[in-house]
Amino acid sequence: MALTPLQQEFVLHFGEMGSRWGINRTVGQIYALLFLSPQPLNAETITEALGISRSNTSMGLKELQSWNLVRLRHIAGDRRDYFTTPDDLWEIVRTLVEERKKREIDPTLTKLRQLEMQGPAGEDYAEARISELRELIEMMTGFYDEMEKLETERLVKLMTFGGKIAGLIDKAGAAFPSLTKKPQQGN
Amino acid sequence: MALTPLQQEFVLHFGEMGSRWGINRTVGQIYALLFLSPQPLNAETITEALGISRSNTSMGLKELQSWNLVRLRHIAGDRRDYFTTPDDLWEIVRTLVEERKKREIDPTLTKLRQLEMQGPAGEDYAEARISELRELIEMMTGFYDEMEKLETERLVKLMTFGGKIAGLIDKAGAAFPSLTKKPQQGN
DNA sequence: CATGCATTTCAGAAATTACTGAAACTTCTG
DNA sequence: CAGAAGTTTCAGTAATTTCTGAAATGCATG
Repeated sequence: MALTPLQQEFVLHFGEMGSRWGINRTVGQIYALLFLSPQPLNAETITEALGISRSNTSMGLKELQSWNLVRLRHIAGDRRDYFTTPDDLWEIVRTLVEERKKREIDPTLTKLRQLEMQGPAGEDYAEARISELRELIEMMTGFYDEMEKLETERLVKLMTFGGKIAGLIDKAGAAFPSLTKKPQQGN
Repeated sequence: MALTPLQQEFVLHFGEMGSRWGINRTVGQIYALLFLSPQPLNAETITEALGISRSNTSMGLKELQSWNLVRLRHIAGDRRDYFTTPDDLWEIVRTLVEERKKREIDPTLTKLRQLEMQGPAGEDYAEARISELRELIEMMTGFYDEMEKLETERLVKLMTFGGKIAGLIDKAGAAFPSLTKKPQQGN
């Protein structure tokens, strides 16, 4: 399968961005190719289209599966594995956020809690910083959990409210404890 | 400067997470050290505390400055450069999100627009996918811009609304065009 | 249960990224 | 303006990550 110029450019861009997104070039390219393809593709087709080794394709697909970014499909009378990305972009975004949270945030949250558990170490500033950071992350992940629960319809509404958000918050304005206190710097 | 066990663990964790966060180990460690330190630190102190080379520290600090994650300070009667992280964690989060958007999203948005500009290529599915992706990213970055504008006070309120968000959206319920249409898959 | 097809694993090669020490540069001071 | 103190640059080395080809594995079929 030879790539069209459009596919080519898109695929190369995703390859280059890959490293910034925490995946490698090949994985980015495989994903891009699947994303644009109307039909599921098998490993051999991907290998040929991207000019990489068969084993590299296998590893790339494995990685994409570990990210839940790719779906395995089968085609009647063909025992090869075929792969696609979900049609629904919102589903893709949800997966992406979920997986990044799992990899980039959860381990740190766990570590911060663990450090707090170890009890006072007599380092007031550092301990305050750590627990403040833990609180902030908890607040943000809690908010994310709420957003996550919303059906796409409502999420889109919220996102397109535009400038009305501020007013909305005020109207709903129950009093919440301010969580913005910060430790005083000791210099 | 010898690290306390608490500092040590925190610093090592940030170092390990660094690669997942798109920075390298040293940069993660330097940041962690500054984050916990009540006083600004100079390059020599950092070098010694982390057991790395002076030039590595210099490069790490440069990188942190390019991320706007670190502030340069001066201390009276000392001509060395001292560095801190902002006291306000919300400011840190804002910077982080801003910078990641700049590095991870903006280039792709530009590329998608450019591909659309090149005009119809007769690849209906791929073109629909690309413009759908562009629309989605625009919606999300537009929403981000709104959040960005909110003062911390209101942001905290919004984030702590908890389960009330869905109701809020419905009450504000103006009718918006659904942006969730998706191209039909052609298989 | 041997064969053929598809996929995965893995050890080493290739490529990339991170780190160091030495030299160069900058800025301040006497 | 010479020297000292501080910082940055950079070429080479070290470490890490990615990629490949060959071998191993899995699995359906005659």
